[in-house]
Amino acid sequence: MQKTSIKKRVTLKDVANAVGVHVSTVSRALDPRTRHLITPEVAEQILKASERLDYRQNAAAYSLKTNRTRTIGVVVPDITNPVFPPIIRGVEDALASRGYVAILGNTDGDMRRETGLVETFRSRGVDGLILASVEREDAAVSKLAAEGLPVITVNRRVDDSTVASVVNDEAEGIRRVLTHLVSLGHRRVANIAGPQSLSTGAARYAGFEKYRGPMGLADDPGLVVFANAFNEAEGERCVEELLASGAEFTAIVCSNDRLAVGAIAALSRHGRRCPEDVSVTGYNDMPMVERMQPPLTTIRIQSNKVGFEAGQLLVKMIERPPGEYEAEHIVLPIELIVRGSTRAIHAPNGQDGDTAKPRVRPL
Amino acid sequence: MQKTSIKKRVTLKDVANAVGVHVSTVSRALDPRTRHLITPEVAEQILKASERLDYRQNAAAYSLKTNRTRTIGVVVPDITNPVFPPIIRGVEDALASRGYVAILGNTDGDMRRETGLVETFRSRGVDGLILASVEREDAAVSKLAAEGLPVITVNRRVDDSTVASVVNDEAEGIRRVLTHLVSLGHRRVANIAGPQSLSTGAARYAGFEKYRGPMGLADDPGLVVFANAFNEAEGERCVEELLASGAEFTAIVCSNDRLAVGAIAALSRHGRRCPEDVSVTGYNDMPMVERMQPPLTTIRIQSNKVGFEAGQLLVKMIERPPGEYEAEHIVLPIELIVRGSTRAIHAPNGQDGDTAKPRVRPL
DNA sequence: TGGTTATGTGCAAACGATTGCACCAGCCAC
DNA sequence: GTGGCTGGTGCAATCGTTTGCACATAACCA
Repeated sequence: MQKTSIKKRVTLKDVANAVGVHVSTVSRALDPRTRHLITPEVAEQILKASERLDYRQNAAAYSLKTNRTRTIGVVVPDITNPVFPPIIRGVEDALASRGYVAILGNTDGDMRRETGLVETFRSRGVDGLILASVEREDAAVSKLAAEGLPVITVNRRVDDSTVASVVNDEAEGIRRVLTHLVSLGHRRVANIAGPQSLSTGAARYAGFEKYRGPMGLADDPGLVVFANAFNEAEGERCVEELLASGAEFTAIVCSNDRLAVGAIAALSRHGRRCPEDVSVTGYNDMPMVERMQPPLTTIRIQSNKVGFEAGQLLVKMIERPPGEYEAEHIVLPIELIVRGSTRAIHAPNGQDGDTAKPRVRPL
Repeated sequence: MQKTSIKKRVTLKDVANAVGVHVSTVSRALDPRTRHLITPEVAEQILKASERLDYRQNAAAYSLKTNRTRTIGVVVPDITNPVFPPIIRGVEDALASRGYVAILGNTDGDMRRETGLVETFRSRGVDGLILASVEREDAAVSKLAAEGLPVITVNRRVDDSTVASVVNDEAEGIRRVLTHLVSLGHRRVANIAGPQSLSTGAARYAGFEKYRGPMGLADDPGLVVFANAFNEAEGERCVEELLASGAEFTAIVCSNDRLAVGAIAALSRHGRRCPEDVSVTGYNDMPMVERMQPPLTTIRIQSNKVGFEAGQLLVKMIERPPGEYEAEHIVLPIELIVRGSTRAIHAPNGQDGDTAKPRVRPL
């Protein structure tokens, strides 16, 4: 009825028959951790035979018996957002080398979808979870971790420190940006802060508030405006708001690149050119921002490495006995990338030029 | 030893005990396709109880028994390439609504890694495969399909038409681009063609060759140069080659956006401005190209839909009896997006201006 | 009323692996 | 020479489902 080539899959039993031993012996010979129980010659025969017959373990049977799937769930807000693919790629690279695979889900920032996805993943018996979608307050996540399921948040973290995380050094990123702007002579620096329900938004804003005083920047509250989401439209809206308020500024620190992109667009619509009139900085160094006009000065995060570390750490958590309850928190260093969207302030009222060697790069 | 809250997972047996029936009855009541075998009242009790106890099917046991995993493998060259995330997203949206999930793998264009990934996926018993990484010649893929494993190629296709595919209307895309350029007065149009080992590269190049004569374009072979990969560096290299050859052209049709980005950079390095001196077109309309300077005129493909259709079609193939061997091929329409990188030719030798209403948009 | 036919449920055998335990050699030591 | 080890292998239970089959009970019709 079908093509004759319906090759049934080779099982342990087939290998056992071929060699003339019991399946349990084959099972032990094939697992490096139990191979020492078997006479070396027999083990070798088994290896050879399983190779020859092209045996591959039935993942379902393995899972059913051991309750482990070598599968982990990865939840992101939206894979279409350029920030996430490199992270996911890092995760997968880390997992692949250990024999794990990832299944992926998108939440679109909807917390109900997040819980739904986590449900689905648990039903499929994932060995662990990597969450890039969490908000700071997320009781559900804490509960998962408390129940003993290995969980890591990546890029973001929850306020509960019992949940392991791999993130970037946000405060340091903002510090570098501010140092850079100060060195260019800027003193009135505005901030388009990200959503404060997300740890990235909150940490970057906290960094801004922490450092701007000590660095000699104006700490006018009117210089800060909060975006409701990390996207271009909110960047534009925030600039409108800033301009409407009449605040004076020569630079804007944006909580991420997409806000910066929107900000520059809105500025130019209002006749304020970047970087001539206003310097703008981003955060993340996502793809293509170096090709924009002007190329964006930003903070480069090690997206790939963030994912890779998370993958590695998760596997470590999965494979060690569940005794050790200390949640690890990894913070990766960032890098300031200076491009065309920041420039030395043109002496405004004659009050400076002193501070900085203006590192302006030609177009 | 552990927290007391190690809640064992609820099984069919638990539900059966709670209701006072046999597990097989529960199994049947829970599956909509067999529910009619059960007395409605009993079925309802079972539904209620399974709800109350929060029963979730053990995916491993289900797979072991039925040999179906409700998992499909998705293979892409590199998720970090902005072309692929929307496609993947589309696939996942289609799958999620049917209870399937995707596991993902990256090949980095390496065919050996592709076969390795396919091996891994098969060992995990995927119900089907979606391949975005195929080259035109790929015997392995044909063999998979022939063996009865549902396989679809997406965005690209293999030359063997027995393998189902979902792609874009490449020839039409190129035709639109050429029509647009002709309407702007261009007659000497160069082509940076993509890798001819990929169906996209080949189909777009074929479109160029097919239409340029009939449209009255110069069909000088020196106007075509082949990129070895779809990336910015190759775009730059190809422009160098074009310039070095002394070819004359007023526009360049690039086989994809990344080639176009590289091309524009290389042109500007040689003092040729886009669009003033040379018009440039891309293909794909990937994220951010509208924010570039100049914003890129390009062909918009329905990435998300391509993925969605592929996901739907694959599930259809999986769930229908394996009798029907007709491989479907879906071709989706594209759209021309006119932006700033194309402009009417400035009357070169006084020989025209006749043809076109030059639809130049202000910066 | 008796024999057939539906109809609903239970039984038990798979699916393919892992793993505690039992067994049986052979070896050493007393 | 006997008792105790030890190292290698087989036995069989088990994980949680699905599903062909057997078996009741009820329903039907002549």
